[in-house]
Amino acid sequence: MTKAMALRHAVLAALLDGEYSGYQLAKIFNVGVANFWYAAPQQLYLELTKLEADGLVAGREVVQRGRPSKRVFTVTEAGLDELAAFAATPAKPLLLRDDLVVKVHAADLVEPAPVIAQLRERAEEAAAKLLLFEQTLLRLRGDLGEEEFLRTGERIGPYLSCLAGCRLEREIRDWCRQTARTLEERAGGKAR
Amino acid sequence: MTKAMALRHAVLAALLDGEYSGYQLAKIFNVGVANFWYAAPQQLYLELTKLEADGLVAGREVVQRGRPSKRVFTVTEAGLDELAAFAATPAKPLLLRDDLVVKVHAADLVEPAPVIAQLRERAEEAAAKLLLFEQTLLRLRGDLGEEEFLRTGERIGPYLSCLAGCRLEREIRDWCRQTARTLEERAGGKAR
DNA sequence: ATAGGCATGTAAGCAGTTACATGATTTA
DNA sequence: TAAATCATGTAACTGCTTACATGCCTAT
Repeated sequence: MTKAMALRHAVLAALLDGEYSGYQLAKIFNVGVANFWYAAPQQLYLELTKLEADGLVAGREVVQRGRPSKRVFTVTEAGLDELAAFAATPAKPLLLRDDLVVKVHAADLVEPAPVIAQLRERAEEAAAKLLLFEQTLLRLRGDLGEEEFLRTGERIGPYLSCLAGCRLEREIRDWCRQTARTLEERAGGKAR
Repeated sequence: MTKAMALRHAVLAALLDGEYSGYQLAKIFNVGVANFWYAAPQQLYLELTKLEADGLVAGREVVQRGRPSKRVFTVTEAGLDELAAFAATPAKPLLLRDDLVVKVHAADLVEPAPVIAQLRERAEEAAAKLLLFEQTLLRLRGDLGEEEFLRTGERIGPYLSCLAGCRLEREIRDWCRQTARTLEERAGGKAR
């Protein structure tokens, strides 16, 4: 019945980890949900409204003191069914789009300095994310070692997806650094 | 002046490597242009038309024997300027969206078998891409060793972006395999 | 013959981005 | 008192996807 609705399933999956408001989800999705999805806040509010209308999530008002009230959401039975159906559906190829690599691809024929600066910046961001993800891993597995946790832990889904995020960020960090160095050396050699 | 126009720059960058037709570009972009961008064929034809109208690429009819004629495109001076301006513009964060990781994130709460199958499949695809990319690297650097090529080679942009593709595919392959194994062992332990 | 690769598009629809809009509370 | 964080949306636009459409040539 439901065809693409790309975001839905990502939101449902994120809500498996706990009750979140649109605002909280926005922060999670801005970091990249352990790097498998990105979404702007506006889209999340919209999607949550739709998901609630379809009965896949249930909203609950939380009154806070000192802060505006918020609505937090939980996955319903129907939502779980939707996720199960989605998981059984053939996966489409991962979507990756990166400005920065396009720039590097053209790096020979344009001024390299700004590209190098962007590579450095991206490397720092990746390093920061990696740290964050590694802390998340520690938090998730508690006292257990990784192997043991993966064998015996109760909920390992988030751990596994976070592992993917770690791998990705580590590679981005290293590639950016290596590439920046390479371009810098060539620029230095030519300029002087 | 030109704001996002996401695809444009990716197409321009790809055309730096040589003259290509829409059809040829479609194949390149289906693999992922060394994995930094993906685009459907239809979009490419559209984008090429626009790029030509804007004078950023120049089309040339190529009559072939035994095959339909095709139009191949080259980046113009104006196109290079556009790319240069683009490279100097701050990069937006990379966009990554993957169904499969979403499914893994929810893997505890749904039937794991189809997810495991998809992981295996994806691992094979990644392994195939990795091979392809490694061959591309060899082709690009010719007789030279990597380090020497990166220091002295004439055009290293495509090499650097291909390195990014290699890193990515290698990690995807390994993560998929590891994750499939983990889920399988748990499923096996429970089922029997 | 027919399946598959080469070759190029149009049209409809939806997903996602950008810009606009509001308002309370805490911290600097 | 200004900036940052919390909190939630609407509206317009456009980029991208999906489906539809056509036709030639080669290899099996």
